Amino acid sequence: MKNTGNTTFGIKLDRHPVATRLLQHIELSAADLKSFAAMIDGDLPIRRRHDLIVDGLEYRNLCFVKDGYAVRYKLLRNGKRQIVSVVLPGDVVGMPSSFYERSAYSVTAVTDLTINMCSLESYVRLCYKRPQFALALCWLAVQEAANNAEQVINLGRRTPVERLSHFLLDVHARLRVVGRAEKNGFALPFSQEIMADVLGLSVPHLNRMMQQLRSDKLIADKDRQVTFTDLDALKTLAHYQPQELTPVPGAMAPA
Amino acid sequence: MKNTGNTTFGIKLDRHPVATRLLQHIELSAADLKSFAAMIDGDLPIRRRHDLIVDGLEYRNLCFVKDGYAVRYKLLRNGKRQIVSVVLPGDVVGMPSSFYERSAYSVTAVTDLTINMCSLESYVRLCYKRPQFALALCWLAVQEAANNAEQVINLGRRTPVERLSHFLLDVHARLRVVGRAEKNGFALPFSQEIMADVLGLSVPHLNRMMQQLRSDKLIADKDRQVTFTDLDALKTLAHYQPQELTPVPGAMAPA
DNA sequence: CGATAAATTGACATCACTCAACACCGGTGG
DNA sequence: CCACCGGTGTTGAGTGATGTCAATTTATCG
Repeated sequence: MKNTGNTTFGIKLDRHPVATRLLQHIELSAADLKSFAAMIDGDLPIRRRHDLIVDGLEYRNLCFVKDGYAVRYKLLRNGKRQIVSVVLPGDVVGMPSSFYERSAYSVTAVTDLTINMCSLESYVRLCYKRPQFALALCWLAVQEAANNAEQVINLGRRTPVERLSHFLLDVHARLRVVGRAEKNGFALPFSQEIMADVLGLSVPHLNRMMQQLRSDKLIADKDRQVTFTDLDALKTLAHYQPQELTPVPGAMAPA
Repeated sequence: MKNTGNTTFGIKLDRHPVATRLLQHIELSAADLKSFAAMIDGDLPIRRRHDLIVDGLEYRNLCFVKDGYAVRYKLLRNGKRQIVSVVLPGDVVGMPSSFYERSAYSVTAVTDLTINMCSLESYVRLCYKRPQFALALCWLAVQEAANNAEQVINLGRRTPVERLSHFLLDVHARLRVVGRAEKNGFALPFSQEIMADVLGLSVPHLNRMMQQLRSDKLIADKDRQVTFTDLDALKTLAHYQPQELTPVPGAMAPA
């Protein structure tokens, strides 16, 4: 019975980027994974430019992103858009939204997307049976909070070039974890308009900052394929510090 | 046995602002509260201007803030400071930090502070025994993530006056939950320097924005006692939308 | 009453936005 | 095969908002 997938009647979890991420910091037994796999739905494709979550509506599911890219964003009255964060394979969509009566922002696919979904309620039920999953969700929520915090620092006190550098390094690191980036480069899945809305800049200014990074020989890029040509200098410029999560302490004999 | 405190050998939880917050969205039995109270330490006073957490060091505790105010912040190489978020009574300190090998930022008391502490490890142990607590922590982490997300929107795409209005409304709402603010006003515990560092502004500019709110008759303030004189207009200006958490689904008979 | 922190004011420079126009590319339909 | 088109990237000129860097007043606390 030790074959490829945790199939049962759910889905295969092997090579699923969410499983990759969870297993970085928590131990899940085969039985754990099996209950998890049994609970979540099969592959659900979402088309580019389609919404997963709409600002103001109720949403009560967790979506585990298997492949593709999305953004969480909010449209303001004046027509401006701020992207709160970008969603990569291995991320969970619905994490702040599902915990509130109404979602405070929208989530849209920026490429075609494949997700696996379950209701928040069924996930919570699993948590009562297997507390590991509640802790795993905690760890994910905390990562989300930390990412957002870093973005607050970015927007509040870093200059536009610094912000951009930080963003590129951050996306790169997150893609690496799920095996979607090479050692010193990656395929950037976002347009300049999207990056401008992430970084609180205008499109023309973002464009100039990209040019500056190129002319300073910190990156090379062609057709959205980014290569870091001076990683150390870029990290210094960005004040970039990699964040290492601690493992979730295992269940022990009660003290 | 339905008397005042959950004393045992721990501390009293009645009227503790963290308990107030938790009980807003999760049901905890008397036995639950008792195990919790037994685990956390007694009142620990922290002096104004003293650090709870230092950027770069390991930290592995959760601090439940009973009284007083603090800020999470990061100092950049150029000497600028960005405050990631303000910490109010009922908040938990150590939530991103304790989950990482090294803390990514510092936390400092801005007034004298009273906290109750426990190690992350002992909290996690409690989670395995009583999954409610893992879910409670999830909910807190998600709130943290959502607050930070709102601040990202603030910094990225709102004008300085809008940012300031939003900040004042947000602090007010959070204080109300723990009974530390009146219906349309509150004692602002932060200096203008702190607010400037929260909002990514210079001190002189923040000062001008305060004046603008006053002259537009949206707030009145004297000696850091803020009164909202036109709450609706202020909310409109700030794009403020109150966020209502959903309750944690209770444990049910397994499906 | 003196000392230190906090709030306020003003002059000035500059960064980053606005609002264009334009270039480029791939696809699509005539 | 070519014309058109939407999406994307790039460039330029002009300007206003916001930071910098003081100086000064006002509060706060021994």
